[in-house]
Amino acid sequence: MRVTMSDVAAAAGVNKATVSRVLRGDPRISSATGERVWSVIKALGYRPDAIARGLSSRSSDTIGVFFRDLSASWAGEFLAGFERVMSRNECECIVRATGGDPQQRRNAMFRLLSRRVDGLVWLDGPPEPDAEVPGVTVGMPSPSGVSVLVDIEAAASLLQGLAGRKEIEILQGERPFFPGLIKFLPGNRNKGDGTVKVFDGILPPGSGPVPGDFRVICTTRKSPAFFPGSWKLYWPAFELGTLSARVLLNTIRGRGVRPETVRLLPVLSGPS
Amino acid sequence: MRVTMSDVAAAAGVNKATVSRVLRGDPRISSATGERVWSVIKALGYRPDAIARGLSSRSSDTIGVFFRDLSASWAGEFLAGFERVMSRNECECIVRATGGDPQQRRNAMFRLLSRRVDGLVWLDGPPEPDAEVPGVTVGMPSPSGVSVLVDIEAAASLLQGLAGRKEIEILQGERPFFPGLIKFLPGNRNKGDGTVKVFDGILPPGSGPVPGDFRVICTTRKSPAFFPGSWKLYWPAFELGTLSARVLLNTIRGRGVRPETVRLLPVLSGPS
DNA sequence: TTGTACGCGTTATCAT
DNA sequence: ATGATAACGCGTACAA
Repeated sequence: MRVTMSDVAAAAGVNKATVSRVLRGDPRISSATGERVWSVIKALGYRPDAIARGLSSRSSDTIGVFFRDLSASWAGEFLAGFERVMSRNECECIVRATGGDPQQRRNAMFRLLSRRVDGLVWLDGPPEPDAEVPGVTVGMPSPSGVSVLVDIEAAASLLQGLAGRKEIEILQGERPFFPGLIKFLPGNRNKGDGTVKVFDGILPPGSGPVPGDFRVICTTRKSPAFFPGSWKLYWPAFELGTLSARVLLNTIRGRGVRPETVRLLPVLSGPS
Repeated sequence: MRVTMSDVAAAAGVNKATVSRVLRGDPRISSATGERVWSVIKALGYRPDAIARGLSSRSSDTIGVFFRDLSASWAGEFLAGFERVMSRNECECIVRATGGDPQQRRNAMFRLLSRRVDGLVWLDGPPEPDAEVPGVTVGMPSPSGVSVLVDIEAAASLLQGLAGRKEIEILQGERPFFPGLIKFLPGNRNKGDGTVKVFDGILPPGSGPVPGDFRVICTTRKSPAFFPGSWKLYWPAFELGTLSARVLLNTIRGRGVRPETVRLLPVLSGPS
C-alpha cells in the first residue's frame, strides 16, 4: 500500500486535516507542528495523491492542447515553450491531435473535460463553443475569447524592408507558415533590381531554392536542414508556446487578461 | 452542478451500482434496465468523471512521456505516432521536457506518479529505477525493461549500398540523428570514384550541402526545409511513436512482451 | 491553533 | 439481476 495522508497524520500524532493544511501551506499552523509533520512526511516518503486531490478540489492542474497534426514541424517547438511555462506552474500538459475532424475533436474535448482539465489550447481551429473551461486560440483569431497570433503584417513589413525595390516573389507550400502573407505584399513592384524569393511552408520537391537567388525561407528555428546563404523568417513557435501558456494561466487564475488578442512578431534572420 | 451518476440512478429509478454496471458493459444486466439507463444517460447528458473513476479504480488511463527537449525536430513526429495509438486506446498523453537534468527528471516523475499514470516513456535517457509503473525506453538500450530503437547498423548498410565504391564522409551535427553511425562505416574506402557526404543532425551554419555533391541528409520526414537533389535517410520518428505505444500498452495490460528490445529500420529515400 | 465530519463521484464487496 | 454500503485519499466548513 502506498503511504497516505492518514498514515502521516497517525505517525505525527495529529489529524488528517492538519497534515492537509501543512501541505497547502496554511498560515495558521504552529511552526512546531509544521516541522513535525514535515519531518514525518519526509521520513515516510509521503507523496500526495493528485487524483484524490482533484476529486475534492474539483480541478486537476492539467491543461489540454489540441493540434491538428502533431507532426507539423513547429508542433514540438510550440510544446517546448508551452510545457516550460506550465511545468513551472505545476501544471501537466495533455496533447491531442484531431486531424481536423470535427467529430473526433468533440470526442477528445469531452474526454478531457471529464478529466477536469483546467484549460484548453486550440491550435487546430476556433474553440468549441461549449468548452466549459477557459481556452486560448493560437494562430487564428477567435470569435470569442482570447487568442494569440503572429503578426503577419509585420512579417510583410520585414520582407519589404529587406527587398527594397526588388520584386518579391512568394512560393507558398500547401501549409504555409504565414498564411495570408501574400495579401500584405502588393505584387506590382519595380523589377530590374533583382528578385527576392520567399519560400513559405513545406514546398513540394523540386521547388527548392536555387543557389545565387536572393531568398528567404519561412521556417522554424529548429529545422534539421537549412539553406546556407538564405535569409530566414522564423515562425516563432516557441514564443507562441510560452506566451499562450501565460495568457491561459492568467485567465484560469482569474487575473483579467486585458487584450483579447495578443500578437507576436516574427523574426527575420540574415544568412550566416 | 454537473450531472452525476447519482442523478442518473435517481432519474432511472435504479441504484448507482446499476448505472456503473451499465456503463462498464457488465453482462449480467437485464436489457430492459440497460436500455432505460442508457436513455436517461443520454437525456441528462451524463458524462462519467474520469477523476472519480481513477480514485476508486486506482488507475488513470494516462501515460507520461519524457523528452529531453521537446523542440527537437523529431519530437512532434514521435508524438504524432504515439498519440494516435494511445487515443485509439482511450489513453491520454502527458508530455514533459526534462532538459537532461536528473533532479528535474525525478521531480517530474514523482508528479506523474502522483497522478497515477499507467506507464512512462523515456526518450531522454535510461528509465529511473524506482518508476513503479511499466516503461518503455526509446532510442537507446535500457538496462532493464523494454526498449525500442532504430537499427543504426541497418542504416549503415543502406548507406554502404548506396555509396558502392565511393568514399563516405560523415558530417555530424551536435545532436546527430544516428549516433554511432560512424562506427559501422569503416573509413578506409576507395577514393577516386567520388564522395558521398552524409549530413547527420542539425549542422552548424556554413556546413550545408554544396550543389553537385552526392549527398545524404539525415533528417525527419517533416522537415520544413529540404535540399533538392539530395538523398534522405529518415529517422523514423513517427513509427517509433506508434511502436513504442503498442509495446507499452501490451506491457501495461500484462500481455507478455516477448522481445526485450525492438528494432526499427530507417528509410532511405532517393532525391526527387 | 487543531480536530470532527462530511462531501467529491466512482468502483467494489457483500447481500438479497 | 440489483441494491446497500463501504472504500478510495483528500479538502474544507464548522466546531472546539
